Amino acid sequence: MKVKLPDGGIKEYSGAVTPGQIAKEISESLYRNAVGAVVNDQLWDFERPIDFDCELRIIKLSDPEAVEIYRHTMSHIMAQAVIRIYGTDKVKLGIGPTIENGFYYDFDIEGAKITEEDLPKIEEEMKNIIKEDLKIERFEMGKDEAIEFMKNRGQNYKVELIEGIPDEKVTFYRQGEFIDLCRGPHLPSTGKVKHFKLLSISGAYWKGSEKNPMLQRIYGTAFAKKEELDSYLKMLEEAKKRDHRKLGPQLDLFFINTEVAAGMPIFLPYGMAVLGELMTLSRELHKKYGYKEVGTPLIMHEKLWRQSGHWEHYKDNMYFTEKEEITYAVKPMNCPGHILIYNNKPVSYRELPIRLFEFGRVHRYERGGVLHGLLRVRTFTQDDAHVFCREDQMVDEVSNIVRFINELYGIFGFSYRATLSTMPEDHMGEKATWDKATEALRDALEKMGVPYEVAEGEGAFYGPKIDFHVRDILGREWQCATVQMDFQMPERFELVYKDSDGSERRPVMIHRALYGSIERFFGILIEHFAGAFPTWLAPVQAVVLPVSEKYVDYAREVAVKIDEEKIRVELDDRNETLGYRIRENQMKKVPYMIIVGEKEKGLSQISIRTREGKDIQGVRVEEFLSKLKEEITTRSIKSTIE
RNA sequence: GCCAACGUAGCUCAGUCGGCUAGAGCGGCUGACUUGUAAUCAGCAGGUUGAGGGUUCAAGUCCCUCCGUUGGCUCCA
Repeated sequence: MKVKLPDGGIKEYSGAVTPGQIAKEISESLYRNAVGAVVNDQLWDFERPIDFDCELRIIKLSDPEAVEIYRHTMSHIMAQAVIRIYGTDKVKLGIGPTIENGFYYDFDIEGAKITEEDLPKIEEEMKNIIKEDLKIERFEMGKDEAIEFMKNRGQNYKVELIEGIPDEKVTFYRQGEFIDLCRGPHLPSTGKVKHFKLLSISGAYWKGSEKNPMLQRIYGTAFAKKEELDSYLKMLEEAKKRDHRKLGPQLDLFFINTEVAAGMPIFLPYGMAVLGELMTLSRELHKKYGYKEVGTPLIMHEKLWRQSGHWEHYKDNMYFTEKEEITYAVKPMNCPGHILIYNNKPVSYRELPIRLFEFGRVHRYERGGVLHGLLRVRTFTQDDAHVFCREDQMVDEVSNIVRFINELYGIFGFSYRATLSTMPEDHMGEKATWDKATEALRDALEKMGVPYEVAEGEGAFYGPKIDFHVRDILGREWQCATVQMDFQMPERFELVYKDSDGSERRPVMIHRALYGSIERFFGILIEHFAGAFPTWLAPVQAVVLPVSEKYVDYAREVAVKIDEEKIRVELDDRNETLGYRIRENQMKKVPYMIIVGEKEKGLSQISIRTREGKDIQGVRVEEFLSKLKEEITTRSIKSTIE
């Protein structure tokens, strides 16, 4: 039996061997730092025997693959602690997987409910288990035996899980008195990773279905090094500080009146200034990329929505209004409106592609529990467009959109991740059509050199799509842009164009939004920039501060000059000390403070204090203005005045 | 909708075991000060303690219902 190592070396064994033994042969320190192995691309337990030819790589605690292993083990340690505290006959276990930044475990605890206050207690017990450094052992059991085993222990959820496993045998892991059904792999012992924190508690339906009982879920996270845990916790704290729901009202951008308009943010003048800039940018680029802006009604006759299929598929999320016994729907999407425009006149193949764009205000009913600041709302404005084109134009059109996205996101300094979602089980239309459209999306991505992942079966039922997830400065991802192919709408509305040979043909329809929702994008920007917007976006771009009352006239003069250049400027001549006003404007994150007093007035100059705290003295107003204008018109992310 | 926590002045928060007229800082208003790079000083106003019901001699505090928020679940054309 041959084992090939990453360095190309080959070790030969006559019988079964574990990664642990191999690691020990290589070096003692590797053995000590190892947590598992990758055997033929599969994660493998450190002490699980191998009895076949394979490629093997030892995973050290610091390797990326280790994360999954030790977090999974940590979830077992947590489950063990919970059982110790609440009693083995009281606790029924659900599932306990790793997730993006940590892990969770679901519990059904008889006669007790866990609250946040119980977390320290559970953490204590987890520390004990870690200290005990219990050996973690893997073993297999026949399915029937396993079911019997779990039945005896009253673990009905586990029984259900085992019944759902197709294999003949299932695997278990044991650490001390704790045994759990698990695919693994796990750490060799509970003492290997020490740095963890339990974060929160929530309810979670068994198997995610509302029909099933609700279990209690504990979320936690774990890291190999203390510094990593600390920096993750710090990131959470930083995210909390940047929370747009806090910064929004604080910076007078928007607020939400939950009594009369839950899920419907109210924008204040400063907030509208930012949204206005986002819209101006969007309009400029839409023009550049060949779109025509249109406007469609907020409410339209119910029959339109019956024809579009929304009535059937989306009614629960729609708002309605009625007058003179006619029911109107408040639009949840803009596509039917754009289709009316397409169908308004006969279309020739020469006119295609037709690209219709709208800042479409849509309303969608969302259940109360899901509303979240600007990110999950009941009304929002999409930078929505529909491209009607011939089949042979699909790749070019999608490429055009990708190019657009690159330019748009580049302005904010966002990188992104793209996912291509393919045909779901429940779909409409021919597989051949799906394949053609999916290929068009794929071709465009490849042509544009955009890396992407494929999400099999995740497409909308009416067509495949590409989603773009932007990554913000804290590394969090937000789904913004989406490009969706649609074969349903053209059918339902009998869209046609006259082809060169005189025949009538059906156009392809592409739905796409780039910001997604401008309000939501705004929310993301607030958090990304922590409220300190680049100058072009800042609600107030400069504020003029006279040192005292005596210089208010000069300050006003300066402010007028700035205002004449269409720069958003304010005069802060409140009867407060200079220090006080500086502090206030600093906290409002105004990019530039213009300070004028005796010195400046005499020389027709200004002093500038930047948001970063830099002090620049003796500048001519014109000089400042030309630099500031440059910074704004180029939409620079960084301050250029220093 | 479901699970859990929370809801006191515009904001951030205190309020003990149920016990006097519910407090503080910031903010606001008024006045003084006339200010040179992150908070000048003084005075004043501001509350149906989310709403409703209950227990009690007595409720911000305990119980119930509702509303809302937060973290999740669910949903998401």
